[in-house]
Amino acid sequence: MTVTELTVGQVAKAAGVTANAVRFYERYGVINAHRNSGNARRFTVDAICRIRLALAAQRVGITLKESAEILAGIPPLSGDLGLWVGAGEELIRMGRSRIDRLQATVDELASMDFLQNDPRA
Amino acid sequence: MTVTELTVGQVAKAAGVTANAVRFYERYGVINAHRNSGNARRFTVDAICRIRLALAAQRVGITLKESAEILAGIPPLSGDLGLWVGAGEELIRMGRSRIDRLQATVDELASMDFLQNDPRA
DNA sequence: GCTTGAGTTCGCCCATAGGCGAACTTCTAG
DNA sequence: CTAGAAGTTCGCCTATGGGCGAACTCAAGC
Repeated sequence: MTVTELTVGQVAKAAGVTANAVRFYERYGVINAHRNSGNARRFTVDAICRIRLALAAQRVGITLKESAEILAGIPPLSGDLGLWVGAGEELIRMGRSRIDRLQATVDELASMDFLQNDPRA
Repeated sequence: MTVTELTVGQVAKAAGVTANAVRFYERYGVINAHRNSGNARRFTVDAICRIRLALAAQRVGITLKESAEILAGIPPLSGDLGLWVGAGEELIRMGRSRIDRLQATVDELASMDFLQNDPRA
């Protein structure tokens, strides 16, 4: 089974982003690429996983950098689903703990009395 | 009891941000202020609530703009705790639904076989 | 009257997350 | 061979979320 090499365009389409974004992710270290003889980036399918996870994580306030750090624990070319799922779960835990902090802020707000002592009047 | 008027610096300290940030939030519409005779911003305590909520929401990927839209439903000078808690809960719901999408992405990943087989399928 | 502290506006700077066009190369097909 | 599609780098542009200094005003206290 040959490792299928993917081009920027193919990764972009599969991940639902633009080719520009894919290049940006590579520069940024979210995904890895090697170059072919003509200096064109070649990716493997794991790039798509990384991008998908990073995008979903972005939506819960996790930066690309943070995602990249977590994804760095997964070897390029990895087909080990356990690693991917583990990384995903870590991102989810991060997101949940942030939600918990938001919840705590709301709870704190709910117990504040200074809002009731009427301002005005 | 008079409406306690707060200065930029007081709000900043109470909300745990810089005075610069407070001015930014006002320009941005997250908080409201009126001006005194010397053109200085004067806030009420609700500005502190708005900032606290917006900051916590930011951490779960909710932008200041989104928070501002939700907070816009609360009248300035509001001492109605129900409104604040309701807005907080809406932000939490938003955050949770984003987490759910991240979870769905991970689940999808966990059921993908192309990582194991040859992607060229 | 003068200093001091806190406020004001203005404007430039930073990082994050890209978009977009220019100009050029490389690959593939006819 | 040649055209077109897709790749490359470079660099400027954008929005978001602020930081920071400059220069100025305002109110209070000595």
